[in-house]
Order: sequence, then structure tokens, then C-alpha cells
Amino acid sequence: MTIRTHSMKQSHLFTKTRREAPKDEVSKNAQLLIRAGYVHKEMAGVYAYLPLGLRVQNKIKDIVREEMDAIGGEEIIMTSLQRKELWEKTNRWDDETVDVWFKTELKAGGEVGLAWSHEEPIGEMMKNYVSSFRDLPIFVYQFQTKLRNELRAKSGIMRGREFVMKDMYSFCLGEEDHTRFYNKTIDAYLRVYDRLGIGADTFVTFASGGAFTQFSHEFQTIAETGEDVIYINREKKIAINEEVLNEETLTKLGITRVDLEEVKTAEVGNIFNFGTQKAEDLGLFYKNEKGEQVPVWMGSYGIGITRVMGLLAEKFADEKGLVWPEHIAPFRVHLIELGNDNVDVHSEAQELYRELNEAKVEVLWDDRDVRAGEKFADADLIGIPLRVVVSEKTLAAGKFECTERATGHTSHKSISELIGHLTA
RNA sequence: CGGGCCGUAGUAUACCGGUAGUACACCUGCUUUGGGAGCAGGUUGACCGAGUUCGAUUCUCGGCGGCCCGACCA
Repeated sequence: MTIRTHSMKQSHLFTKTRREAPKDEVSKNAQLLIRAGYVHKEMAGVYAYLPLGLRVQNKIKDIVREEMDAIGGEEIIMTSLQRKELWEKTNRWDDETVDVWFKTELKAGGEVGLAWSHEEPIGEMMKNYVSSFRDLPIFVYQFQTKLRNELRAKSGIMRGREFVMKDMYSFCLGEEDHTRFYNKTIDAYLRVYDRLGIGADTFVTFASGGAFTQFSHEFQTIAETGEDVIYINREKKIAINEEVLNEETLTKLGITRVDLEEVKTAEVGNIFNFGTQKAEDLGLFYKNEKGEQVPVWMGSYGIGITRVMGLLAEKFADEKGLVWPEHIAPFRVHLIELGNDNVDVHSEAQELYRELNEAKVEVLWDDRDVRAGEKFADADLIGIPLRVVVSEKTLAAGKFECTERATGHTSHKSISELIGHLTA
């Protein structure tokens, strides 16, 4: 699990909120995330993740990590610099074939590529570890920064030139094993999207498959900012990408065109069956029980971590700012202390902060010496699920004022009631 | 890569062929203190290069950068 501090004082946070978004930032996710201090734009399509943004990114990764581990994934990190020769083996070094390459040269001589995918390097690496049928299956995954020289970056953090992706690769004995794992991954992905709060809007989508299978599967989430158009059947919970929408597909899936609803979506995941072609190109073989040389059956499985974050930012927001789901929010509680010059209020806030920490509740404590209105506006913008106010009023009442960001619902709770509520 | 729009303080916006004004932010002081406070004072700016011109932030060209539409996303 990611190690991070549980809580922090807002006076310690170096980022600031902004009243206005940069004028040339049109996408909603970038506007909100920049205004609230989650990300910093370095250049078009390239964003830095600041303390709040990194916490959110890590929460998303944690959920994905748990689900990948649960189906047998082993986490690794591959390299960002990649060998030219490797990609020449599969004829994908050429800019004509792959048009998103960033390439550079070693001072010592030789050309290297900057990682836009890891299919080839990981297949090559596995030659070191796979030689017998006893070595398979292998499922590995990583969270890695991908670099893609897109002609046009757009949509804030949803389509950048540098972005974080979870990519998993499966290495199986043959089609049967592969299919079993492939289907397990579909279930795992659906659990991920459920836990991210977008399960109801996310559809497994039939898309063009490439050289080895008729279809690949995309995971598409209904979203206004989406770049894709898909056709969904809510009842059967299936969807078809427009690129494969034809009579043949419809017949195969047992539906007709009138059963389908056209929606705009964002692709949040994509999984592929490579068959044995890539292993053959790379020379990744194993010996079966009979001593025969057999190519490994490969698959790849991606989730765009930062794209999902952008999508969540857009989907969970209102006119005041971000409204993070509980398991994604950078903190669980935003503790607002009003009237810092009141010694009793301050010590009460300190005590609450201490007790919440002890109860393992992540808190952002707004201990700044600014006016109430500014604290409330910032809290709304930052979008932490529960706002807890400590002030002279709450001190007199003997209970804290607790307001849910999503609903605006306010209740008054004692420390023990609050902790009970949060740890229930 | 094709097409379009744009580039003025940290941010957002004005005006202007004669060296730039406002708001927020920031700094100082006083007042204020439950929904982005008030007053007073202060700091900060024309993307780069060339051309036209007596003079260019303003006009022209080029570069660089940003956003949008399309294409692309194997």
C-alpha cells in the first residue's frame, strides 16, 4: 500500500485556490483541478500533480492495485527509456507505424524511445523468466507514466502527452487459460469502476479487435466530455463502439439497432487479446509437457489513471467546485476552525484533529488565519466529503457542525458521534 | 497534420501609433471576523525577432506558445 501521512494542516499546504480559471483552459476538469490546486499545467497536455492531486491519484491507484492483486497480478515498474532494436522486431519503431513516438539519442551513441507502451519491452523481458509450461501463467502490471507525442493534446488531464496508466500484461499457456483470465479481468475492471463511483455509467463495449480477435473490449463511461460515441443497451448492459456497429455484430450479440441508445462516452479502460503473434515476433516461447516449443499467449489490459481522475473531477462537481466520492477524496474530513484568536476554539480543533487522526480518519485542518467566507468557499471548491466546523457557536452547543459536501445536509455531532459515524 | 481563434502584472480583463488602466492576488497599517470584508498606502506587466514609422504594446511578416473544430488514438 502507498504510504502517506494521514492528515495535514492547511497552513502547511503550499498550494492556493484561485477564484478564476486560466482563460485558455476550457475543459472543466482542468479548470476545477487548477483552481483548487490539485494540478499545475507545465505545458499543453502535461500536468504536475500537487499534494491534493497526488493524494487523489494515489487513492485511485490503491483501488486499482487491490483489484489487480486480487486476480493474481504482480506489480512491477518498467523503464521509460526503451531500446530501438526491440521495437524493430515487431516493426513498430517506424514513425509511419507508430505516430506518437518521442525519440532521443544517447550521448554514448544509439537511439532510444520514450515509453508510449510497454508491450514489446515486457514481452522481451519475460524471455528471461519463461522457459517451461511450469512458469506460466504470469500476470504483471504497473503504474507508469506514458509519453505520447500527440498532435493535439486536449480535454485537460484527460488526453495528455504525459499521463499515468495502469497497464497489465498476461502470459498464458494458450487460449483457454487466456480467456479465463481475460474474463476475470473484465470483472475486476467492473469492480474498479464501481468503487470509483462510475459503475452505473460504465459499459463493457465491443470495439475493433485488431489482428487476432474480432473484438477488443473497451470500458466506456457516459460523459459529456467524452471523445467517443457508443451504442448501449442498458437492459443487457452491453455496448458497441460505432467502429464495429454493423449487422454482423448485431446478429452476433443478439440485438437489433432499435434496442440501442447513442451516448457520448470517455474510454476509461481497454483490454486486448494478442494471441501468439507478439510472442512469436519477440521470440517468447515455452516448452510444453511434450518438449515442444510453443509461443506464449499474451494479453494487455489498460486503465488510464489520470484520465479517470479527470473524468471523476468532471462528473463529481457542482457550481461551487469539486465533490469527490468518499474513497477518492484527498481527505475524508475538512476541519474548519473559525476564529483562530479564540484559544478555546483552537484547542478544541486541535483535540478533534488529534482524535480523528487516532481513529485513522484523514483530515485537512484549515487552521489558516482567514475569514469564514474564504474558508467555506475553499472547502466547497476542494470538495472534501465532510466539512466539520469548530467555532464559538459549536463550542457553546457542545457539538460540531457537520456538513456533507454532496448534499449540503448539516447535522450536529459530538466527537464520539462523529468518530462513530466516520468509522462505521 | 488541415482549419479557426488568441498571446497585456501571479490571475482575469481594458485602452491606445506618442511608454499602459481596473479587479483579485501580494506587501504595510488600522478596522473587521459564520459565506471569497472595508479604508489608506505600496510592489508587479505588453511572448521573441525582423520590418514599416520621427516614434510600435498597438500595423505587417516570421518564430514560439496556448485553446477550439477536424483527423488521429493500432
